[in-house]
Amino acid sequence: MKDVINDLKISCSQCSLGDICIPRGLSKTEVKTLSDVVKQKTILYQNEYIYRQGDKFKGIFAIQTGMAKLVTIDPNGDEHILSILLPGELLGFDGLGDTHSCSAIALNTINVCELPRNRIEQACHKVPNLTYELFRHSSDILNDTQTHLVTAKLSGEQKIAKFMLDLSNRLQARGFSKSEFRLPLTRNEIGNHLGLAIETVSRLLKQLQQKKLLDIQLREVTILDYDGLMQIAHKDSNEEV
Amino acid sequence: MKDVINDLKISCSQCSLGDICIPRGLSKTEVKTLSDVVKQKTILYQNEYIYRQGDKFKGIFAIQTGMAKLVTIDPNGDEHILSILLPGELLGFDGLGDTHSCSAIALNTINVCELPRNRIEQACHKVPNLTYELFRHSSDILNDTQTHLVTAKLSGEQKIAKFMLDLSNRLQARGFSKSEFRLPLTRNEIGNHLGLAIETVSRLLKQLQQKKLLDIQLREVTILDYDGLMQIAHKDSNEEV
DNA sequence: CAGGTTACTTGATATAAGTCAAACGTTCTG
DNA sequence: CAGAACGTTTGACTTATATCAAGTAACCTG
Repeated sequence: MKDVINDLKISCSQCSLGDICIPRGLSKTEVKTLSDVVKQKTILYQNEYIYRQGDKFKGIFAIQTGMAKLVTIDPNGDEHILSILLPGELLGFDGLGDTHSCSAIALNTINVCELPRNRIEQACHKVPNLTYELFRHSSDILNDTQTHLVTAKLSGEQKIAKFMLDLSNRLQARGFSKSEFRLPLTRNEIGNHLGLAIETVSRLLKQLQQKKLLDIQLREVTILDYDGLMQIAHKDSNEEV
Repeated sequence: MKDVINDLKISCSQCSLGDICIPRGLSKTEVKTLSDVVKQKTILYQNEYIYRQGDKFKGIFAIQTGMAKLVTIDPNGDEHILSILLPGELLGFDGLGDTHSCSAIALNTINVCELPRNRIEQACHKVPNLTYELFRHSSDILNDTQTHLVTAKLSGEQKIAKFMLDLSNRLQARGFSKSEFRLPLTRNEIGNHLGLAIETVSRLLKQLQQKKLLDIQLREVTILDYDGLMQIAHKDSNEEV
């Protein structure tokens, strides 16, 4: 029997995530060359690991479908969700030093593409612009992490508002609805990611709902008022409401 | 008159920061080649900019002497100190995407070395391992930023204890005293960096002083009890004291 | 579909840290 | 060296968020 998964494989050239994922910034011929090197579409189910904290650097991965989270365990043994990854987003840069400093875990059923460690040099040689593009992606991820650091100083309400707007924007950029989506995280995970207690997350979501800025039924979110959410996300703590 | 500054220039080969800075991981001959490409020792005084948020990517810099801070201004116009840079540490990776997402500012008189944007490709070509080493540095910086993210969830006392231990360790790795040093930041800047009010910083420092874990007179710090500080930094909020 | 498990909500209470206000010490400058 | 400017400390008070506790709703799984 032929491998069904294999039949479904989509090369980088055919993939709809071209302007977000690794192919970003590369010419059509370059992407074709890249396709031969990239290992396509490993399927993983919820809670399965793409790589684990402490693993030797495995390579650079790209989410093709589904979502994942980056998680690190601190010296106390406490887990921290560092980021949420959507289709087209790259991961693995945390391992370039030598070993992965965090784990990447599927939040639902996902397909991942892989540029394995031992083929990166070859790939960069064949596609000279790839080196530069990988640096750019790495820089983008650093900047996102720095933005999250800034978010960590905001009030709970601002954190939640920013989180929802950020998800909405990123989903839209990938062709999904920006106003209706299913949260990939439990309240507990949202709280962990944003540095809030689970009860606080619950209360703040209710509050935003009462203000008619969004609607949330368990995991199903509907954004109702972008401007309202942005006002909250950006309001200076000194300003009047 | 000959340029006095120029006379003082130290090439990468002679520099004591070889195992921390760009030369890390390169052979002696590679470092020699690198020396010809790296622009050495621009002197900058307190509050002067190495680069500015919004600047087109300038290049990768290394602090040779002195200290600097990475600062970003958020959409509200509020400043956030993202990191403190010590001798041998690299900066500029935030700009690889295209423009610098934060500013780098001298905290005192510093000497910086520069691998200018337009020479990076040439340098990586001449020294093939350099590309890999730059990726490693970039990954290290990402990991440090993620660690800071985790720190952002700790209590004020833990933040201060970690901050002091971190500085102490990094200073020691660079040949400075690990127990006595001059803080490069005001209380205000410490508070900004750690997400605490200036008054809280003042009170917490006093508290650590009363517990005989450290001594601080204005900017002059003496670490008195490493184990004590580490216990605070790592204690689980559930544990008994 | 019954019983258990997990996820979420809600209320009451405690507390760490922020804010406001004032005073004090240090450093700089003319 | 007097005065200003800046940085730091201290105290009183407020508040956002954590914690504790209990109950409800959703979702497995046999």
